[in-house]
Amino acid sequence: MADRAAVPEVIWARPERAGRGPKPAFRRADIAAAAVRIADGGGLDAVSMRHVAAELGCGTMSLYNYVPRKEDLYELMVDAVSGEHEEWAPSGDWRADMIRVAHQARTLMHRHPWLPRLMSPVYGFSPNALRYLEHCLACLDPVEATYGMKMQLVGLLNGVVTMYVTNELATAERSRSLPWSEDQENAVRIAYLGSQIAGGAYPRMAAAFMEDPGPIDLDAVFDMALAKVLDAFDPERG
Amino acid sequence: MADRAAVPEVIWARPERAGRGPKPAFRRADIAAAAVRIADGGGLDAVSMRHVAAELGCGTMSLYNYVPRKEDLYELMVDAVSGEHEEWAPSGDWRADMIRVAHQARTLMHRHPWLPRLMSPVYGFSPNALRYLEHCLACLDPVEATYGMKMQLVGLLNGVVTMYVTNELATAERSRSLPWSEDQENAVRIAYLGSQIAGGAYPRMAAAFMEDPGPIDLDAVFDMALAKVLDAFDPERG
DNA sequence: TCGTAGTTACGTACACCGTACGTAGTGCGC
DNA sequence: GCGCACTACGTACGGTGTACGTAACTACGA
Repeated sequence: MADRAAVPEVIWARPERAGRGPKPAFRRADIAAAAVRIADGGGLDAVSMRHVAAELGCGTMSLYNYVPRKEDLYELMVDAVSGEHEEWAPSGDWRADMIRVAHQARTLMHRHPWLPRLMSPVYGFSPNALRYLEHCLACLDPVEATYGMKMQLVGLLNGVVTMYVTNELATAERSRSLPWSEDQENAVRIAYLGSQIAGGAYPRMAAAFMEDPGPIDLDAVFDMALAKVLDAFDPERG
Repeated sequence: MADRAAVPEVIWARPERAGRGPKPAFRRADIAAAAVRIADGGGLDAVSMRHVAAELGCGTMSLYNYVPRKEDLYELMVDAVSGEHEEWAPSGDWRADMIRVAHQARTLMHRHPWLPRLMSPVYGFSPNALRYLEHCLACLDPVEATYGMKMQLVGLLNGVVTMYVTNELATAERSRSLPWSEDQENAVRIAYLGSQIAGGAYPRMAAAFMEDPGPIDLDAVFDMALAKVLDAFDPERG
């Protein structure tokens, strides 16, 4: 029987093919792809071991030959979509390169709306995560700073992107598990907010909603925040 | 029988005490406190309807008289701990005030490590969230900017705090659901990282880990990121 | 070459989850 | 004081992750 002891391991250190026994029916990439397909279509909550196994056409428990815990399935998923990051030869303009990186990350998260929820530094060791990080560092070669500082910049940038997309998707993803529509929910919340503001207890919020800047351009908001963060790290500024 | 139809509603708009019938055994605050107690002690995954009901000493299904869905229980929890935010008269130095706000938020999230996972703009309508936001805006009164811009600053700041604490807590919270210790897991991951770096495929990451800046001071890292974000929004800079 | 150990495959079973629904009892509004 | 909205809560259903046992299969050591 296989060793089922609770021994710490990273899934990437485990060989895809063991020496003995019949040859595995799937590769890790197949499993990750199936899980990603399900998550893209039905949301992260639709990703269950039974569901993924069914998508692959095998028994539920067979999955556990490839993935010791469901957590590891998540790790496979994050790595799989991290592989969609396009890389390029650094242009020499680190600011432009970082903006491109950030835009790409945002696009990726919009394509896979479950990604922000799974973003975690503990997944930063996967093969594609390492490639991505190395690429970011390469883009930052022109910057005069320690690698520690560069890592912080990359981390902060990724975090800001994750956060913005999380907020952009919040109501949409929430409505997936709700028995009524996103618009209905929003209307009710706005109505409640209005009633609270009308009480006069929140004068500045009232003023804020009086401003009425028209429809919000999420792309512009994102670009502005991005620019500000890059400004803050620009060594050529005060 | 009560109306069980799937009608959109905000829990805050529902009156605590209905006109008819026996008087409720609990207040919303009791329920929120019980859930927070459980989450603080056993992690967010320990918060189940059965568990919370047991903590309160009532039947599981009785909870649904107060909280239509589990999601709403989460909303109660976030509001409850948001009430722990201390408020003060703005000092006139908006930068100092925002730093204090950020530090307080970080402390709060360390006290309730499940908070970052529940942070969502859709919970921004709760009573205590509104009070918090109004207080932030009050601290920003000295700043010459539109309320829209101020809201963005507050949002970005909260997001950055959330993100940093999420990362700070990531391995600790993860180890809660793992059958081995955090240190063991870290050791295995670092070992794997070392083996990958030794391959020579990631020269910059190798260099980064050669730098060896000694033990990382998380507080200092946080403060630096915070300062940079505030710099980015400072109208007195370039 | 052959036995055997290690592997794959997977059905069954268990504990737990959110919650739909039915029923009984309570007390306010008419 | 009647009726009804509300509280309370037991039961039950369909889902979850996964421990464990068993059967089939293959590469290696003898």
